[in-house]
Amino acid sequence: MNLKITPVPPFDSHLSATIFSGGDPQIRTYEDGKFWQVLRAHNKLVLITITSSGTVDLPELAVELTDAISTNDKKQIEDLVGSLFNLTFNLTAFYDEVKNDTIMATLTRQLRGLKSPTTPTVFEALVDSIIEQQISLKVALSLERNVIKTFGDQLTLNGKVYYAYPTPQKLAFATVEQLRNCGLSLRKAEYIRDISNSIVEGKLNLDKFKTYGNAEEIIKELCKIRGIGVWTAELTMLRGMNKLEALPADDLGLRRHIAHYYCNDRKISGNEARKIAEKWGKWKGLAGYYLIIASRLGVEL
DNA sequence: AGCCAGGCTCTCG
DNA sequence: CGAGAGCATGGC
Repeated sequence: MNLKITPVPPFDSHLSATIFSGGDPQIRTYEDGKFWQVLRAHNKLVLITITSSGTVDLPELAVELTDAISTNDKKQIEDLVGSLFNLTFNLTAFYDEVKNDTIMATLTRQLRGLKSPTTPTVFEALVDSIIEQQISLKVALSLERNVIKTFGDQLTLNGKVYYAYPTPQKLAFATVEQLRNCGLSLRKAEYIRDISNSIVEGKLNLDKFKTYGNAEEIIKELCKIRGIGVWTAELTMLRGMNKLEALPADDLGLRRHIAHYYCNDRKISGNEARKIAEKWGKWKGLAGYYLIIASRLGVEL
């Protein structure tokens, strides 16, 4: 079964998917122009493979589903793919906003059509962000893989096994012991299990946060949850709710990237980072993402 | 070897 | 209150 999706231009599918290259082929990756991942449509698991069949200014995506699904599920898959790559967002508004910052303007010209990804669920962004607290990204990614392969539902196709991201139900019933075996600290194991429990018990509804008006309110509310500080809340918002205004200015990596493009690699404080980010208006988070990708690709001014 | 890495909580004083 | 220890693991 196949779907065609028309993203709002400009959209560079290759640039937008590069963040996923080098990923685990059993979970989610991008290679040779193909992106794939298991998605959950009303509790049915479907492997989707996305390829580009258009251009930056006339973009079109071909989505291949490994399974026939109902029209109802089809709609959900379309929505998920749309949010995965932020397809309905119009980048020109962002480019307009940063045009007075010559450095960011140059980067946006070089990375024109780059859209930031969103996780299929807020829960996924939250759990990943907790795992990534304090430790290096390399370590964090390996721990995330362990969690996904230990607790995620499997989908077997042509003898190959793929993993969906674990549901709150799966993680709520995980023992701290099992989570620690994935390499998590005792604390992080408790945070993740407790949050999953609250969701299963109906005490916590993460989707509700998306409806809040401004970033500050979302951050304030998320910070009430044990294990969530400002950094984790901001990251969750950026990656899981498609709210792109916040910038995790205290983030070490982001500060490095800002320092590289704005301060000749001189180490800068969170406040210095915040000051520079003021020029990015209501899309500070998206601008931060442009810096991350620019660094990865070795883009220079 | 030992310290640091995309933080946060808890415990002291 | 504020400062500081403790945490998991991989890389340098």
